[in-house]
Amino acid sequence: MPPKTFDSEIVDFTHAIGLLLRRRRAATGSEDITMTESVVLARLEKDGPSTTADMARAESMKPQSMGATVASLEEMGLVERKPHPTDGRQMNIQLTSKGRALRKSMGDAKRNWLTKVIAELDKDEQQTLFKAGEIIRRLVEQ
Amino acid sequence: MPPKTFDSEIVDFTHAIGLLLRRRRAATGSEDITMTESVVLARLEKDGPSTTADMARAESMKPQSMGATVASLEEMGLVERKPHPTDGRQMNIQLTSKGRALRKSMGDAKRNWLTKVIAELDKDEQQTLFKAGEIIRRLVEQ
DNA sequence: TATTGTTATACTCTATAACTATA
DNA sequence: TATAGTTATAGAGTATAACAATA
Repeated sequence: MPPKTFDSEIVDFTHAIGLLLRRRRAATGSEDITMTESVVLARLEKDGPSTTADMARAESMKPQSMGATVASLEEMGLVERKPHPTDGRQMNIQLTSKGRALRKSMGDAKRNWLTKVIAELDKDEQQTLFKAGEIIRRLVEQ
Repeated sequence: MPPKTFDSEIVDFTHAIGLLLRRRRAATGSEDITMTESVVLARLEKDGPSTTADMARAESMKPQSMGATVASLEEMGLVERKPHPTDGRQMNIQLTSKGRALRKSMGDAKRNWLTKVIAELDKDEQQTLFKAGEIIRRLVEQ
C-alpha cells in the first residue's frame, strides 16, 4: 500500500466524522437525547445553573439555537428555567432531579452507542480518540 | 487537576465533534461544498464511476439521501449521470472535468478551513487526528 | 446603546414511505 | 421477488432576521 497523501488523509478523516454522525443517529432511539443536549446537561451538572446566552457562547452556537436546545430539554423535564434574581432579562437554566438522574445513568454504557463502543476499545485507542478531541477543541478556537 | 473520568472524556469528545461541525459550517461559503459532497467527489476520483446505490452502501447512507447529494453535485456541474450500458435501472455517476478540477484544487489549503488548520498542526498531532479517524471508521462498522 | 431572550422563517442533511421501471 | 432510482414528506440541528423587555 503506497503512503497516503495529506489530501487523502483529510478526506478519510472527514469521511470518519460523517460516518460517526450517521451511525450515532441510527443508534439513537426516540427516548434518547442528542449530542448537543447531552453536552448541555453535562455542562449544567459540572458548572451549575447558567443562561442560554452563556451556554451559547461556550458552545459557539447562536443564542437562538441554544434556546431551541434548552426548550427541548425543558419539554422533556430535564431542565427548568428560573428568573435571575436581579437581572430581569435573564433566565437561569438548571437541572431538574430527572435531569440529574439521567446524567448519572448516561455513564451506563448500555444506554448509549458511542459510550459502549468506545468502552470496548483498548486503552491506547481510547487515549487516541480523547487526545484527538482535545486537538479539535483547540483547532476550533482559531 | 484531578484525572478525568471516562464519562467526562466521552462528553468532551462529543463536545469536540459538535464544535467541529459548527465551526466547519461557519467557515463554509456559498461556493463551497459540504463534507459529504467532498467525500463523494473523492470516492469518484479514486474508484471511478459508481451508482448512487453503491455509494450509499459505502457511506452507510440511505439511497435516497445519497440521491440528494448526487443531485446537488450534478446541479453544480461537478458530476454527470450516464445510463448503465446493460442494466437499464442503473445510472452511473462520474466526475465532470469541472469536478476533477475542483478535486485538484481542494488540496489547496486556502480553499478549505479544515485542511488549513490541520496543515498548521505539527506532525504528531496530525497523526493523532488521522489515527482517530481510522479508529472511528472501524467503530462504526459494529 | 447593548444584552437577554423570543418568535418566525429557512436551509442542510438525513430519514421513512410510497412509487415506477427494470432485472 | 429484488434492485435502482425518484418523489414527497418530515425531523433534527442549526442559521438569520426582527422584535420586546431590561440594563
